[in-house]
Amino acid sequence: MHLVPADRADRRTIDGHRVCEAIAAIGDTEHVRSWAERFALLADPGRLSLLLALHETGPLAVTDLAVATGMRDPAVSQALRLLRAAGLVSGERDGRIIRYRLVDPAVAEVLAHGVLGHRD
Amino acid sequence: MHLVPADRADRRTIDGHRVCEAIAAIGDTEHVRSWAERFALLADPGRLSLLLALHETGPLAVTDLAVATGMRDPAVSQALRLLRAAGLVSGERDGRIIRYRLVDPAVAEVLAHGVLGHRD
DNA sequence: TGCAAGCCTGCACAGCTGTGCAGGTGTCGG
DNA sequence: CCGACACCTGCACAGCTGTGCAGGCTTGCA
Repeated sequence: MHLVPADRADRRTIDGHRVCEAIAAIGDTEHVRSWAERFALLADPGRLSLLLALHETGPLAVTDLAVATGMRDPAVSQALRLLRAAGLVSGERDGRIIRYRLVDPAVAEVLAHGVLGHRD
Repeated sequence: MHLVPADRADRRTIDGHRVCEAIAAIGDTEHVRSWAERFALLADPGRLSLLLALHETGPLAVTDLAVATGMRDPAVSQALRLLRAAGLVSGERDGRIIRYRLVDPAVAEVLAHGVLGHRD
């Protein structure tokens, strides 16, 4: 296994074998970057609360989300815009109400196995 | 179920029942905040690469991590300091080498079920 | 048609965060 | 004892991010 890119091939290593294993574990750079962006969206208490509520409760309107999380409705709206742009949530119009739901299965799994799975 | 805190009890709601469900789903504010901080640490491509390498490969030295991730060693050092302060990784001295490993089981599970579980 | 409710946008501000560089500390081998 | 190596720290900079406020738009109901 010679997975070390040419631009760092001249650097010293302590255990070259494990370095190659680590490079294989990290995998594609794009994949890592895409997950880092996902985690960045989960890194805000407000957005995380919104996602938890949507994941467990199902379709919810902006106003109800604002009351449930204690945020103001412009903040909820702004947060949902980011989450929708990233494809994590999706909104469905019902009259003058828009109900949002969580549509990203990978994030749902992270919420289930991570946040909800480790609360004592 | 009357889970709506007093300071927002006078706000309009569309479906009061679901609001209470959502509040129950969100759970303790401290818990959410602690997970948001965890996700913030995963939200940087460099730190995420380090954690993936440590999770799959096991104990690794700073220099090897720098080569594997393409980062410079001060950046790796700085990242590991944050991760260590948060209790995600732990370092063990072996002469002039310090090998780090992932010690937070919740984060390990997120990496396994999230990042590593969803790469095509 | 008029009014209120639900949702969205723009703007300006403070605060944090990642990054690079230069240089310092401790440890091992000759 | 000295140099090389592994690792760490401080500082200063640019860039992003969350927040609040004021106000606008669309929809539904009386």
